[in-house]
Amino acid sequence: MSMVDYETVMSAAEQKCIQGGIRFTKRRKQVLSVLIEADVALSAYEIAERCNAGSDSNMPAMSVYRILDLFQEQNFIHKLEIANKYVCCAHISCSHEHDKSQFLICGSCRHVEEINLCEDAVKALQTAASAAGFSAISPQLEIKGRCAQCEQSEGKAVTS
Amino acid sequence: MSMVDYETVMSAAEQKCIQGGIRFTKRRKQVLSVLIEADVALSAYEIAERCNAGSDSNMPAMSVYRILDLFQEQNFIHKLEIANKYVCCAHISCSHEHDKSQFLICGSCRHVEEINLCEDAVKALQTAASAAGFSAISPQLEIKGRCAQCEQSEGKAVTS
DNA sequence: CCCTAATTGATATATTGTATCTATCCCTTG
DNA sequence: CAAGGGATAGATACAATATATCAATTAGGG
Repeated sequence: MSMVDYETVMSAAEQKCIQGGIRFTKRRKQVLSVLIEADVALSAYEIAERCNAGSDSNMPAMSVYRILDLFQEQNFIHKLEIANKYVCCAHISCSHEHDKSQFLICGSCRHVEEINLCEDAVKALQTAASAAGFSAISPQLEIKGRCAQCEQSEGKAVTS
Repeated sequence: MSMVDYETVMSAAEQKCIQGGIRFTKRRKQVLSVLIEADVALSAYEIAERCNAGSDSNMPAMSVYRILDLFQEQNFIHKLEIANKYVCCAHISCSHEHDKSQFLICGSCRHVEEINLCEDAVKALQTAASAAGFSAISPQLEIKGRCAQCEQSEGKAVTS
């Protein structure tokens, strides 16, 4: 995301790869660069396109998927499953455990906003979840709504 | 869902179609039947398969998609976007505005549980959302976690 | 330097979903 | 009751997202 320093994030990612015993290869750098510089969530194929834009690089979409999987394991990125798109984690360069991440996703235009829920709300979610036998609820929450712009331009209700 | 009475739901759906000026055709009845009788969330193609199981019916997947769209507009069903699957709304036959629906989805096995969040938690979500310019937040919330069974069998952390 | 494991390349295919055009059904109106 | 017309369904093509698999290559550690 554009509000974080590119170099800081890249070198933090590199350090975490080294600590985790994996390589921070050229391909992986390309993918992470694209996600850091993007100001919107991107699909895997969009990431591949951006990797290849105006260069001799030929990043196959299949490699992007592999790298995205790895980055999710490393908590470098989040997958927004409602939108089938990926965003850079805002806390790659934090050493502490990172905050809960909540994403608002517009059901009409797929615009994404990251918000911070109060602890109480998150706890209420987790309590309800564990009552239903679910544990290890993901700190990431995706909430489908309708952004101000779409709400204004259409006035239709969210259907699902 | 199997906890509701089949006939009650079907006739309620029929009434709502009539009131809404749309037809409750054979195809639509087939799709709704399958969803009422299913005890799990189904993909569009799984619905088509079940419509066609052991019969002369030939439900094309494309028709299923059309009917699912219609049913979502009518609030007969919910789409679980995290799982790309569909479930029957538990409140088709209610005349009152139906409750908020929250679905827990296991990130490993895709098992789905429906829960009820307390009002306060839902309000907190909506407050945070409107602060970010989002209105008309969907009453449906999808929460990815890890069901007890998967948690026990693997012990791995949820990654995203 | 070579062996091995990690990484990437390449290809095929599965899954989910949309677009479009035609045909059919069934309600309304005359 | 017959015709007109909108709603519904059929049929086909294709786009978008994702997984599987096996071979080739690269890069570190002994």
